Amino acid sequence: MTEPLPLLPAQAEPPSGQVDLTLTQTEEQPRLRADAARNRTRLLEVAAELAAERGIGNVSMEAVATAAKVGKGTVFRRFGDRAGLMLALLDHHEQQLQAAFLMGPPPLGPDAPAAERLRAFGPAVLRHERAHRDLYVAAHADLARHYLSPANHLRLGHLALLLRQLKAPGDIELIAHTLLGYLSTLLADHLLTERGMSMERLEAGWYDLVERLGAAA
Amino acid sequence: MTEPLPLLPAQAEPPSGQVDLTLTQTEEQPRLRADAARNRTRLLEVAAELAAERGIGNVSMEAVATAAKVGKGTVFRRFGDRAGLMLALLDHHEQQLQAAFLMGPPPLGPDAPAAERLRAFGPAVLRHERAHRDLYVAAHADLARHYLSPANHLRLGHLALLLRQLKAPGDIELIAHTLLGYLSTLLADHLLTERGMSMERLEAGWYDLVERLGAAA
DNA sequence: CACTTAACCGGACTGCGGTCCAGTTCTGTT
DNA sequence: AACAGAACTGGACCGCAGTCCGGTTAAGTG
Repeated sequence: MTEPLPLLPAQAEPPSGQVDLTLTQTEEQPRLRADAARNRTRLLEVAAELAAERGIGNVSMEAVATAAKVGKGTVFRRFGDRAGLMLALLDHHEQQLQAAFLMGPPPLGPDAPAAERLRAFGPAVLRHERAHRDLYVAAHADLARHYLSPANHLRLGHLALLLRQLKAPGDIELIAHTLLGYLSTLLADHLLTERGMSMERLEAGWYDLVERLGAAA
Repeated sequence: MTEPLPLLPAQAEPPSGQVDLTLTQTEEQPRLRADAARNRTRLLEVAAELAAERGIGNVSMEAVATAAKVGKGTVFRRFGDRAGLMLALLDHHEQQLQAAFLMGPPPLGPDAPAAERLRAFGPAVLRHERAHRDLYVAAHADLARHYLSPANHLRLGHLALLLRQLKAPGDIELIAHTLLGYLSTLLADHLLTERGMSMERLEAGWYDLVERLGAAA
C-alpha cells in the first residue's frame, strides 16, 4: 500500500514482433531480449487460450506458466503481477477500439464533426467493454493502476480533444473524467445486470450527458 | 467468478450493542447470538486498532483473528471476506457522513434548499473520503460489491431525491450515478495525488457539474 | 571467435485469503 | 431442569499470488 516498490522494471508493455503498440503511447520500451520476447508472446497466446476455454477467472498465473512451459518467475518478471498480465491481454482488444475512434470511419473517426464523434464514443465504448467484460473486470481489479493505464489515458485525451473542439465550457479535464466515469465497465455492468437497465437507456443517458456537458456555453 | 456461492448467510451488517444501523437500511439482520455479537465487536475494535498502528494494508485477516483471540474461521464467518470486514469498519465512519446530510445543519441537512444541499454534498463527500482514504480503497477493492453496498445506495438515493426536488430533467438515476462517479474515492485520489490537482479545483468542478446536470430544463 | 556482463530463467519458498468440519456452546421448548 | 438442534468456534488445510536466488543464456566488445 505504501511500499518502496522493490524493482519492477516498469516494463509492462513492450511490444513483441507483430504486436503494434504505437497507438497507446508506451513511454519507451527497453527492447526485449530475443528469447524473452518469444516467451512473452507464447505466454499471451496461452493465456488467451486458457481464458477462452475455462474463463479468465479460473486461470492461475501458475497455470499459464506451466502451459507455456515456462517458470512461474518468468511470468511475473514479464508482467509484474496478475493485473499486468490482464492488462497486456486487454491491450490487444483495446487497440481495435482505439483504431476505430482514432482512424476509423464516421461517426467515430476523424471525418465526422466533433459533436457526432462525441456522441458515438459512448455507445462504442459501452458495447466494446460489454463484449470483453470478464477481461476488463479482471484487469481493473487493481483500480489504482487503471487510471494510469495507457488505454485510459488515451480515451481521456480523446474526449478532452473533442470537448475542446466543441468549445465546451468548464474544466475540460474534469468533464472528460466525468464522462469516462459514466462509461466505466463496472458501472455499466451493474446497471445492466443488477438494475436491469437496457443498453438503449444507457445510451440515451450518454447522449443527454454529452449534450449538457459538451455544449458550448 | 460464476460460482454457486456456498453458504454465506449474507449477514454482513448486523448491529451489535451501541452500533446503530438504522440509517443504512439493512434489509434484515437475523440477530446475532450473544457470544457472536461479542466477538464481532471485539474483532472490529481490534481491526481498527491494528489498522491505526500499522496501516490497514498490513493487517491480515489472520492477524485480526489472533489479536482478538479467535479462530480464523470465525472472522470469515462473520464478515464473509476481507472486503466485508473493511466494509464493516467503514460503516461506522460512513454513518457520521450520513447523519450530516440526512439530519445535520444546513447547507448539508434538510433545512437548506435542494440546490444548496446538492452543492454542499460534493465537497462533504470528497473531504470525508479523503480523510478515510486507506479504508475506502481497501474496502472497495472488490468493486462489484461497492455498487451494492448500503452506503452507496443511500448516497445514490439522496442525490436522486435532491435532483427530483430540483426538477432536474433527464434520467435521474443515471445522472445520480454520474455525479457519484465524480466523487469516487479512487478518482479523487488519482486527481489529487497523481495529477496534482487541488481540492479547490475538484470542488469547483463539482459545482459546475451540479449546475449543469441539476438545473431544471 | 573468445570473453564479460547484464538480463533472463525456473522452481522452491513464503504468506495470505478462503474453506471445511468435528467439536462446542447457546437458545427455545417442554 | 433437561433436552434437541441450530448456530457458532477454531485451527488444520488448500491453492494461489508474489518473492528469491543460483544457474543459464543472449548480446555487446575487442
